[in-house]
Amino acid sequence: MARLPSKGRKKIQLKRIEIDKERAVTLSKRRNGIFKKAHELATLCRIQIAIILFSITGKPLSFGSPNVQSVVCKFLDPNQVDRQPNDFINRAINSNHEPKLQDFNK
Amino acid sequence: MARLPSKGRKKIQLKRIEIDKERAVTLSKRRNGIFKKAHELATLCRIQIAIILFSITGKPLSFGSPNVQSVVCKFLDPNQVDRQPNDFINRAINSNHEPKLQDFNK
DNA sequence: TACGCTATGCTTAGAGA
DNA sequence: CTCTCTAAGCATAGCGT
Repeated sequence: MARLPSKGRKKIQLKRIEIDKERAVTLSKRRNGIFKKAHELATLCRIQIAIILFSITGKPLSFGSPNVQSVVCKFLDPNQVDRQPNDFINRAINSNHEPKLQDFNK
Repeated sequence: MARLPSKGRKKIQLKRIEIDKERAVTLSKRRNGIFKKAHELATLCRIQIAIILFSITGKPLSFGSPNVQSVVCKFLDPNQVDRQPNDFINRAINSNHEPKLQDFNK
């Protein structure tokens, strides 16, 4: 117990956290935060959303509303038309329905 | 100008926003917020992350670090092994590497 | 790894342009 | 749709457990 006055949030730099444990804790906390935000957004606006990420150890983690598969599949094949798998994959790779991706990725 | 004192944030209910315009504005604001959070997380923890969502009008919007395709492809095929396309698709559909999805989706 | 705590930084509802 | 502005709700760094 006996809490020191130096608690509370501090500003952090937007760059890779070098301390392994600290980075893992931040990932865990923020991952939950983003998933929560996504759930809120899906609820408030009734939209479909999916988030896929890989943890520091390479473990895949995801969130989807209503579920990851339906959103990803719809994204890969917006017309929901059955087609040849090779074409399916290629269209996914070459899809250009990402109007703002470039901006966000700088 | 001449601003009234009644500004500032109010608490909102976690349910679908019924007013069309308000829902669209909230989606726009929060979408930007989530994409920013994802970018921060990718930077702070140096992980791969992708977000896919469909706007109210059904328009696909996405964010990815380093890009959506690589994350989705890695998610669909974690072993990065070339295989028959049909098997590729089926494995994606039936993938079960979503340990916490159920919890978040309630 | 997760959880509890709390001061603070961050996000955003609401209103206007 | 985007942007600004403010106040206040919310997320979270840093710490301990």
